[in-house]
Amino acid sequence: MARRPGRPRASGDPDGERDTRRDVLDAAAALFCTVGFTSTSTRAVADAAGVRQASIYHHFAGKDAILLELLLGTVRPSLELADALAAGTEPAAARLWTLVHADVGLLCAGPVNLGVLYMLPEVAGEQFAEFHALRSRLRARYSELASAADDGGDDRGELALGLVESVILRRRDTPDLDVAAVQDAVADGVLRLVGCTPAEIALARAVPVTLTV
Amino acid sequence: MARRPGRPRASGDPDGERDTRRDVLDAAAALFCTVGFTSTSTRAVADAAGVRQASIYHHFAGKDAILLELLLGTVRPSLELADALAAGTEPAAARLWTLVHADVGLLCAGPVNLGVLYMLPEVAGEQFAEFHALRSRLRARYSELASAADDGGDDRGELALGLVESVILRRRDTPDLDVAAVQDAVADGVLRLVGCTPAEIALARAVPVTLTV
DNA sequence: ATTATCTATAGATCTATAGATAATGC
DNA sequence: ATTATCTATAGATCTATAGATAATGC
Repeated sequence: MARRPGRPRASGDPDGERDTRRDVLDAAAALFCTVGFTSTSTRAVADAAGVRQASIYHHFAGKDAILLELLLGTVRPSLELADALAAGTEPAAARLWTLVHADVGLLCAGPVNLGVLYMLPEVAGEQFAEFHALRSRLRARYSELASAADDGGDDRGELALGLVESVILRRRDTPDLDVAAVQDAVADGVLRLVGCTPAEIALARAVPVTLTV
Repeated sequence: MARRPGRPRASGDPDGERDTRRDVLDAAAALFCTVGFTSTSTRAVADAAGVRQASIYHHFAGKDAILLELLLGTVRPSLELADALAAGTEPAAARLWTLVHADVGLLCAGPVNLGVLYMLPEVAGEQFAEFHALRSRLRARYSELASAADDGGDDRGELALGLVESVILRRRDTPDLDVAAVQDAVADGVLRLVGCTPAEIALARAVPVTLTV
């Protein structure tokens, strides 16, 4: 059915149905996260995606463009959720619990531990400014919710986001985490961290938070 | 005074007093942490150290050997402290507070954010097994102290170590942290995280912990 | 004509080794 | 003789571009 225009791939894809752009992104995600960015050659990405090395450049301006797209794809869903929750009317502790639970879920979702992309030293470069801007906004949302939920003076939002992101290294060391258990453990942990009592935590978990997305 | 044997460096070091091995380690530390491991060429390390590229190989078997030495140098002090504290007789909460306070201090110490070395994807390789073994023992110490200090059932040691190490990313994003404030904030935060009440935390901070190293 | 792929390659690396050179020390 | 450095380079990459080729679509 419906082959698309263009020369067919040399290997595989007999029906011309694969989305090359998607194949390249998936292959790059897996390699960048495990091997690293500079250590992964465009040749290695192409081999894993089932295309020739040069074909990558028809879809992406360069290696950097692939990484940027992957980075934006991971931070955007978190930020959208955080924005939606920041506008909510439920108690702050309940909204923070929901955000943490969902973010841990996102970090553990998918076959690839995409969160490790945040930690690549190469990401510090100017090319990835757009990603850093979004992450900054996410950090601000955490601080907002954390200070609304706690009573301590210092900025516990930084601690909260730090605890959430510690899941990234944990998943790397222990690939077969019990995701649901970690979600609960980290969400409860963040509430303890920002100063909630056990009773307040139980209450926060009991409040249904509706997302107006 | 006391020039040592061997051909002198082409550039600088007019008295032959510099420790080339140390210079290479320092230069590599700064570059590996900011630019990354694979992105840093041995040439770049040599330039920063003030020697020729090939001279590195007189002191190190290869690039990997430099990174391994840096990794071991950062995890050893933490582990020694954790071992000493695990053998202590003070209340577990007080010992955990002391460990966290000191580890955050170590992560913030020095001109280079050496903690980011843990996060380099290249470190996953077999070559660095010795480092991973030490880190495993450190993790076990955290779990020990955390479960002795808290009452919760799940392993809060993982959360505790995660919070401590979140300082690494925080230092990267905010280089000019108020170290003493962060040490207190994270140490208190870890105790809240493992389930201590504010009164218990105040008590833990008041107990003098002596290190029998 | 347009699109998507391919083959081939230029030019710029990068790691590690070979072997020369310039010190000290016996 | 030993040590520490140097110069020079082999051999293996790696990124991105140029231009050919094989599809579809008008």
